[in-house]
Amino acid sequence: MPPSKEKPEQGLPLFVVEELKNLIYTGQLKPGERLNEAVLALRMGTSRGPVREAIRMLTGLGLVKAAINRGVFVRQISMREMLEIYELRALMLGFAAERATEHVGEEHKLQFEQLLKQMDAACDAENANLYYDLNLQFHALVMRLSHNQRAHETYDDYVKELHLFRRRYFNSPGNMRRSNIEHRSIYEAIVSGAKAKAKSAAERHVLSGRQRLLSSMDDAL
Amino acid sequence: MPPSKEKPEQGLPLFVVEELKNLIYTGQLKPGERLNEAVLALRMGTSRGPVREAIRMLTGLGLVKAAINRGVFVRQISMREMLEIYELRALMLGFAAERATEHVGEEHKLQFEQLLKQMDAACDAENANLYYDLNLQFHALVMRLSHNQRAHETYDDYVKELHLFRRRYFNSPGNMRRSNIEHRSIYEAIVSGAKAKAKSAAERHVLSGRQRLLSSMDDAL
DNA sequence: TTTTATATAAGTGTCAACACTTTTTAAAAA
DNA sequence: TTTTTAAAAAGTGTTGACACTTATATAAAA
Repeated sequence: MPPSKEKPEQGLPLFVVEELKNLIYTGQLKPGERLNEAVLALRMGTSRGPVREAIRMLTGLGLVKAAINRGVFVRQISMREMLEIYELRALMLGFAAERATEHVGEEHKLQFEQLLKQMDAACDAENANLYYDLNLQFHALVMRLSHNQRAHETYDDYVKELHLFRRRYFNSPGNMRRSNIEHRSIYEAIVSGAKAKAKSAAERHVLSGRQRLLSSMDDAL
Repeated sequence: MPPSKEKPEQGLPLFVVEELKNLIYTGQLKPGERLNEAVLALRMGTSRGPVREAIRMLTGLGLVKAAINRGVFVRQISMREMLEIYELRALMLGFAAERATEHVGEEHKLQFEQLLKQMDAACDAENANLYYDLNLQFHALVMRLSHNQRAHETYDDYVKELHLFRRRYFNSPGNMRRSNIEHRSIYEAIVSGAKAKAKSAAERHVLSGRQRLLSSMDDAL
């Protein structure tokens, strides 16, 4: 990416924050790596001040960790943290799925069915990137139907954090198929108004995802 | 508070962050109020730089909101947000109570019983401050027994945020008594290993607290 | 050759000055 | 008196300079 880009209407530090988030989430800045203020300032076309402020925002967001006089580093997520976050993510999606039974309407059913169909197609095409994207949309729809905006935001944060743990989330075609079967059971529970079933199906789905991740990590050893 | 205080080994901005948190949580900086950089810098005995960085951290933490060229303001929590946070707080405590059944030991039982007894005493003495404090300890113990550190931290954040909504959390003696009865039923469910009961009791407890808050707000009208 | 001490470089921490924007105040016009 | 306009004040945004700390490279001693 060239050093210049469209400059901000919402303030320089905010602009830098977005740039840094990109660098981190795209893996150009890897976990454990140091953020060099001078280099970043040059790259963003500003002085160190705004960069420092942006970095402070990121520490508040928990994306980086600071060590006095030694710089700030992209956060490294431990296995333990990863497991904990998955537990809470399961809790959140379960909560949302249960609530969704109360707020789902005809228009949403259509969206659900369309997403499920598209994900099936992505499985057939073995298009992992497309599946990943549709998968996010499916989860977002469930979270939106919780009618709890904060829960939605928290869920998104969890997903991003986990993304940090394993940047390249590689899904085998088999995993995608299994995943989408779970999606369908969540959807069916929601539209049929089966609260407890929707909740447990959603929780299990996230925990299954965790298991799939762990297995693929074992394979890599 | 005098302008000088013990200075930090962990960095000036971090020190300022703690000071600002105090000012906000003690209500010396009220929701909606602007944070004046120059004034704060003078008060903290530094220049504006570190103050700005501290403020950026707080925006990352969601404690303040920034408006370009107009300053940053202590976050105001809407009724809707408050209700949403209570829902999630209930979810968290329910989760923790369920997990606590698996991790509670003899030493914890002792702590629980002591806390319950002290809270009863606080009720008799009609000491709301003491009760508030013990109440926090009780909840912290439950959260600790979840063996999910992240959940614990999140729960604490929720409590602080809600604190922001209503600084002076005024509890009538009757409320305190009812609250502690609920505590006891949570405790008993946990030690008896009744997962579902522990979970629902904990959830109901938080939601009852919310109801008590709402009622006391109606009274104030 | 390895270890230790020293000098150098690189990087973070802090500050004061200045540019720019918004708000407030005061004056002029309606 | 009310509204509009202009000047002043207050406050945020940004920068470059300098102090201080940590890491790196170099040279001396073992």
